[in-house]
Amino acid sequence: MKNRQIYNCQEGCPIESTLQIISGKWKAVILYHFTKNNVHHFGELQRNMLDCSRRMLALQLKELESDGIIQKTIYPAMPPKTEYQLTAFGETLIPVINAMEKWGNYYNQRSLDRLN
Amino acid sequence: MKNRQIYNCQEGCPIESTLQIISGKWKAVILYHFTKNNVHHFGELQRNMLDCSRRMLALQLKELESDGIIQKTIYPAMPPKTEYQLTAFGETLIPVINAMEKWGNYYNQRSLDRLN
DNA sequence: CAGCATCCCGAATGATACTG
DNA sequence: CAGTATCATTCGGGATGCTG
Repeated sequence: MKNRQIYNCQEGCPIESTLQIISGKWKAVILYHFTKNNVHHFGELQRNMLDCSRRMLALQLKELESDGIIQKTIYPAMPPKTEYQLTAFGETLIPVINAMEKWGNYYNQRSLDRLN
Repeated sequence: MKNRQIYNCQEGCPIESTLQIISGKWKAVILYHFTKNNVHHFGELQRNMLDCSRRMLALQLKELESDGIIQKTIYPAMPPKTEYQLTAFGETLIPVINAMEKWGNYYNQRSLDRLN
């Protein structure tokens, strides 16, 4: 038996794999919205993420789509309408987002407490 | 400690808060090592993260330290020796890292399966 | 409305050398 | 060994305008 490391961050590091998918300035935030509602429209996401430019939102959605995390449905009409939703694969990410949400809430509360 | 990237979603968005602490190219990977072992040395972390430059490792450790996630102990000797470990606060992040690890392993396995 | 193309800047990171 | 200093470079992402 080889003396091999149980965990390594050289190749196949699970953290790096996860980061590969959900890093990017807005992806985790986008996915957070999907844990709250199954379906979203472009404009709606935009209104919920005012600091994310239209360009960035489009880019990040596109990458999430090409990674198989979300899928979009285009309704050919004028004006155009697009619906985004998590794929089954994308849903497997929910626990990660939930953990981030939970810790963020804890962190925010802790910060408030420290002001008093 | 200047020029840190700020992630803004909505006010008090928990995801934003979490990203503020663990985003950065290597922080989550560093924390991952801390979930496996309580104490780490600089050189040891470096050997486990060959793609992270010494400079980046030092930078990210410093930020994690100033955010209260890890603490370091310096043993004044020659050659110098420094130990890093999670603070109690830092330990609250473990579930987040664990969720990322779990998903990353799932993702890696899934990728392997798809090759066959 | 949703999204792409172009131009551009500055933060993030790398490379290299130096030090207690 | 465990960093820091300095310079160079990449690239994420902002601003704006155009289009189906």
